[in-house]
Amino acid sequence: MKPESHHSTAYPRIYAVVAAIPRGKVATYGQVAELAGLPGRARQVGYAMHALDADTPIPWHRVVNARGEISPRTAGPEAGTLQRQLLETEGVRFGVGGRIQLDRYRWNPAT
DNA sequence: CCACTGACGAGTG
DNA sequence: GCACTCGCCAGTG
Repeated sequence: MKPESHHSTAYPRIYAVVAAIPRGKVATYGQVAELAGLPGRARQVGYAMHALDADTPIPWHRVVNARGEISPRTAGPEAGTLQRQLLETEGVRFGVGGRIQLDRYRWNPAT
């Protein structure tokens, strides 16, 4: 074993959870964090998403914020527009205000 | 080491 | 429901 591995490698765990979100469903950053064994660290999930390559197989677009919205990027609206497009292609409907009804589309891993 | 930032979120008013 | 504060912590300068 490597005794020096204390500086977290949480990204793989986060990506594993995101990869498990079914098509047409969404999960919140906080939900992903909790499922990855990192309760209260929703922010790190966002950080992990930001670190993904453009051609990643990870379905990053299925992760939205706790209000059911696509989180605004500092970099610009481009990624957000793509995210919404990808979700709509999977059948996820957006209401006025760019809101998704979480009670309807949220992924429930228990089922 | 310190200050600041940021794909977040619960709590408060 | 909105605006704000505070906690969270990796990355950057």
